[in-house]
Amino acid sequence: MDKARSRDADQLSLGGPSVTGRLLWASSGANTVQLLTDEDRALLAPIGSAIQLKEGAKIFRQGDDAAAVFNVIHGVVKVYRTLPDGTERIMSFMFPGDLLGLPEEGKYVLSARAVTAVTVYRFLVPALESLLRANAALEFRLLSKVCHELHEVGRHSVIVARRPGLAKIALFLQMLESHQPAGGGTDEVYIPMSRSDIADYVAMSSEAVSRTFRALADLGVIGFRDKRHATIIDRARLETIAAQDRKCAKARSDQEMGDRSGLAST
Amino acid sequence: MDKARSRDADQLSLGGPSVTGRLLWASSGANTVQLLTDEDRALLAPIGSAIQLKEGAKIFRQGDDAAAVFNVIHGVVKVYRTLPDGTERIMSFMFPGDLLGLPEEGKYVLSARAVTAVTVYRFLVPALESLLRANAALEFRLLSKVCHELHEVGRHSVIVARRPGLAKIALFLQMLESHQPAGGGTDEVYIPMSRSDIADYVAMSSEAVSRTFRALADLGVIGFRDKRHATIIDRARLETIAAQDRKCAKARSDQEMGDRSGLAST
DNA sequence: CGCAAATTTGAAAGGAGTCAATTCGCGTGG
DNA sequence: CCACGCGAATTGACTCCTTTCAAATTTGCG
Repeated sequence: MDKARSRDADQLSLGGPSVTGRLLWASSGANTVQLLTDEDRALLAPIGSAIQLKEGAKIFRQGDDAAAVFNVIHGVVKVYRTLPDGTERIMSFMFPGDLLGLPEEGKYVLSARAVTAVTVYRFLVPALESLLRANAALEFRLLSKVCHELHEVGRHSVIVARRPGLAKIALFLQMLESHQPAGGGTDEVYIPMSRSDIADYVAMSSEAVSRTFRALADLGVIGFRDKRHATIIDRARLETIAAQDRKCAKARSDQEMGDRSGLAST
Repeated sequence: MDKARSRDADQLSLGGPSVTGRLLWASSGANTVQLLTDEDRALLAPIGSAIQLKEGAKIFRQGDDAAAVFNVIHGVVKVYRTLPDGTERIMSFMFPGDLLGLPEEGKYVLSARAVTAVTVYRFLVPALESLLRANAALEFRLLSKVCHELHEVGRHSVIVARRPGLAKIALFLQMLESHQPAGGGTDEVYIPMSRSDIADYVAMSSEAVSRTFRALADLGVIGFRDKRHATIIDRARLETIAAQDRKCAKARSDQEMGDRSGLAST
């Protein structure tokens, strides 16, 4: 809770739009940085409006006319595609500093819904477009953001492609941790979304998600304070697990087999 | 072969850079359109250089300093990530009109290699950057392209997430067909990449790819003129197969069970 | 013509999905 | 304040599909 509050402070103290990511051509050292300059924010703030949404609120739906683009300031949003099948596949979770609602031919490509209580900035398309056309430098920073998002989606598809459930969940936890805003104090990861949302994100059944969390806990790699708070106990092992795509890690895990016979290798 | 030649004509007749995709906010009707204006091409051509590459040639490698961005004019390129595991996961195939090599903090995020003989335009970063900073309208069209690519990657991750191999391959074929340039004359799809490339793209073993192609052929959905030329025989059925994520299609396929007992539902 | 790589086929085993039952968490109402 | 009840989450048992390993066949090229 304390951590959550300090995160809010980090983001809200900016008092306006916030877009984080990585620059295209300059190296910043940090994991992600604020891409907008103070001037950018001064230009964006007046053409956008801050909106508060309750958990579960729909933001837009795939196929709708795209009237606005959104910028997450606080909370977590899921962006998903509804399959002909009826099920939904979550393409990405959006955290503070992310941009969502980029359309194609004026229509939203995906649906979006608040996973937690959320604050977003909404930018109407016409205003945003004219701002971009007049300001190539700002537009370039947004281009950087979209490229970064493109690469993030690529990382997601690596998660989805992994066969072993352990590796999927391990990667998912690493992804979550990389979005934990508080300054690296703890090894605890807050999990804002439901098990079924996780399942739709990593492409497994929700039962398998449960089992896998349990398996990681039994292995002593992570621990659970409660269902939504996991602690990373053995970071090195988590990385090993995340790295294995097939069954290759046998050689490695054999060393540890002695004390943890149960679920690792069977 | 004739078709391949006419495609070349389509692209090369433009005599310069070509970026195809969908506009962000205007609807064009067509599947994809040329995003660059004649003026754009006139500006881009002098700062880029056309390069011919043989099949299998490396274009860049993940982690390298990103000196240039590339634009595919002719042929097919695979863009892939090498996993710690050593295996490679193909993130996307790039066709004429695509852009590749967008870096993050000055480094390439992925590796790229020519799948067929290829012609690409190479743009050095400094020149491209100054052109963009001076021309917001051109930059906006490139932004549209990157957004379109973002959405394409999303579609790919839907393929990867499908459990049944039949659905993966069906979606893959549809994707391939959507990139066949000749004007919809035939139902034949040219498959430019190897089976193992397909496997790395859809996240299955190459053996499973083989078996699945065979299964589709046995079902009478597709036919093979040779290993690289497939014909779509029953388009409706292909779509049905592509749509099924779990085992739901039972109801549908039961109707057809009579004549095609083998591999559909078992 | 012959070798090497790619592709296909076969048989066996493991993991994840499905279905079904149980427990847990939490808001509601008595 | 406690009991109830609904949904989410977990657990268990079983089946099926994909992977894996191994071998045969084809393809392409020197």
